[in-house]
Amino acid sequence: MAETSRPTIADVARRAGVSKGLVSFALNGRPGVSPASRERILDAARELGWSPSLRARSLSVGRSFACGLVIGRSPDVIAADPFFPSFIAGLEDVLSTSGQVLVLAAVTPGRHEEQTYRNLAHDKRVDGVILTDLRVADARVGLVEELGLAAVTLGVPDLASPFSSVSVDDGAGIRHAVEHLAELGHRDIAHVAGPEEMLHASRRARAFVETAEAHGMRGRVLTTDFSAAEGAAATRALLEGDAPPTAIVYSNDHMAVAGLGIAQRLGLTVPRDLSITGFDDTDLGRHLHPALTSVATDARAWGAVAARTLLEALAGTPATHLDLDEPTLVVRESTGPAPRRPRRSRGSTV
Amino acid sequence: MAETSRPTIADVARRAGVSKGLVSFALNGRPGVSPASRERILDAARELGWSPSLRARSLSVGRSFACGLVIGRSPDVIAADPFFPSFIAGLEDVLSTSGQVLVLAAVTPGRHEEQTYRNLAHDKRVDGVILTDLRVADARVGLVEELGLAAVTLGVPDLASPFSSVSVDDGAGIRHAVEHLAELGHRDIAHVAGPEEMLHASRRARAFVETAEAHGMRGRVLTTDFSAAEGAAATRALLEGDAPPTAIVYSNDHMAVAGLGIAQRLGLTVPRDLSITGFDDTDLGRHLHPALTSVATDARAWGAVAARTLLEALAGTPATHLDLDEPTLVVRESTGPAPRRPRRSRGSTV
DNA sequence: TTGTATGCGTTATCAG
DNA sequence: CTGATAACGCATACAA
Repeated sequence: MAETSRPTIADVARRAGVSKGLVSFALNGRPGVSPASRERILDAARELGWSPSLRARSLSVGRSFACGLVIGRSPDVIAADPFFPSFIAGLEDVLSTSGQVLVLAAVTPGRHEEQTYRNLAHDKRVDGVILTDLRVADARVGLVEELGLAAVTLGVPDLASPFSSVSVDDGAGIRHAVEHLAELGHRDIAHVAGPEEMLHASRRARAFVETAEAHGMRGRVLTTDFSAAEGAAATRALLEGDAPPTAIVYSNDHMAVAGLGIAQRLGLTVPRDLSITGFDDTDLGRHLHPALTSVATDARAWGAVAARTLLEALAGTPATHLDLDEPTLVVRESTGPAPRRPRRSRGSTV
Repeated sequence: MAETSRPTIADVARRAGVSKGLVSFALNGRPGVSPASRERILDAARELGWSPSLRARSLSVGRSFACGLVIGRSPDVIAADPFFPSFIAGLEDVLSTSGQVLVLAAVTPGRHEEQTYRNLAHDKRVDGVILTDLRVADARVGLVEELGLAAVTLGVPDLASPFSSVSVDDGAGIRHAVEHLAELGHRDIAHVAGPEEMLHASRRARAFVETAEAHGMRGRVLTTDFSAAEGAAATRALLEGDAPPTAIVYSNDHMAVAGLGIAQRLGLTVPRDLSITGFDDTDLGRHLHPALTSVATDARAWGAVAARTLLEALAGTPATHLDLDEPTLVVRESTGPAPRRPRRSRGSTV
């Protein structure tokens, strides 16, 4: 019963009476092996229960059969974001059925990030990477190219990129939210946005401004770092200012929940006094009181497509671009008709 | 500028005028190399900018320099749980400074899980694994041992284990919560628990029952799957039943938030009519209205210690057990004095 | 103290 | 067309 070491191609070769090289050719189904030899080799391999050593394979073909995901956010922000778990599940759906493995690196943003990519490339720990949270003039695109890694980007970078990309039109999601509010009679709305240097955050903000404008609504934008704390602060600034908006469109659910908390704290009733929409359609949102109206994207599908695209790139397919289904707006209880007359501001204290 | 292939020990050997074997000895600081040769070899390596090929090293020493984390929960439940991002950040804190890498596998619970461990071991993709979410009579302990992987468990398994473990006394966290409620005058409280087969969930439930009993309180326990949906359902059952409790202790923040939603939906004011405590101290909790009283654990520290312990196990240190700091109770606004007289039940509808 | 041979699977090169 | 050989990159047991 002792765990004897695995059979190698040398064992198979000996048993079949041929050389190691020929065994490799036969096992990989390559031409140049006589039918008789091939059968003998395959039989020998089966009898010995041979399977290739991934490490030896990895050494000789120069691939690691692994893909990398470097998440450059603070743990707090990741923890609040339902995107990554679902996205990673989608990646796994594809990678695990392709004999690939996911190498995950969580880094605090900044210098560490570049070093992480360099280390992954230097040690050839991954064959390719998935680039998420694209930033304005994102240095990672050039870096990864220079390092000789394959890659796929989530969304199209704002500078030339040699990599395939997979996009979700989150602008459309915001558009749906704003149009929903327009139909409810809102004329003065605000957007609590993510960091301007994040491409998807600024895309959402732009869609907000454009759609509000198209419907003749006033549309203010406040920028945050995507955290609940800054989402709460932005909400407070909005609601305590003169002429507060009658609806707020948040760039993620996390801030929307914090904003809801602030509104309630200020004595407002949602959606009677203020309408609120989130983004992500967190599981939690539907259990709040009021349940959160939110933009839903299919992060898991996104992950699966991203993984598939990366594997194709590794197989030599030229760079392409894919668009996934548009996000949908899930209307629940946090949005309602615009209040008839503007609330008096500064009407309540904490 | 062409990316010329990296120097190998053969290059170093040639330059130093010695054999490959001796180079390896010198570079690894092993005895049996004359000072003169050693210096010549080190100089040559420095001049050539040599660094070892991880893959070749991996092949020859039979290690992968990677650790694995297999998460066996549905993406929804992971997404809601702030534990993993923080825990993973803690793992990275240690692994990244040790030249190790984290291989992450997200599997839907069930058969897939075992196969994932088998694959990781068969391909020797990881040297060791971190076992989280320990279950009653957890088959993974024996499986991982049989597969010849090193491991560290989060908490002590309920059956013999050859592995080191790192524990946080979450029972103490629940105790703090219950004692807090006792001081506030509550006499009839409930616990919305996680699955009985999960060791930490049942540990929390046991601590709840014991502490309630010790303080002469009535203490009911309802079991869920840790999801917001079941947390909400349990809360509804509690509040709509006869003689509802005056406080509910939840086994995670996610269910606590959902429970808060239900309470508000039923017309209750928290904490006037009902006190609520969570577990995890999610960032979101402090931004709710009312802000959530919750048990805080240091998941990041837990991850760091778990990684360090696993690395020690890989280095041959015999199995040990470590206890981390007790969780603390962060008192916010969702807990208050017990209502004077019991509310009338069935007093409101949705 | 130092050199040599072996192990892994793949593949370029060479021999029949 | 079929098949053998050697090299790859490192560590290490063994020989000298």
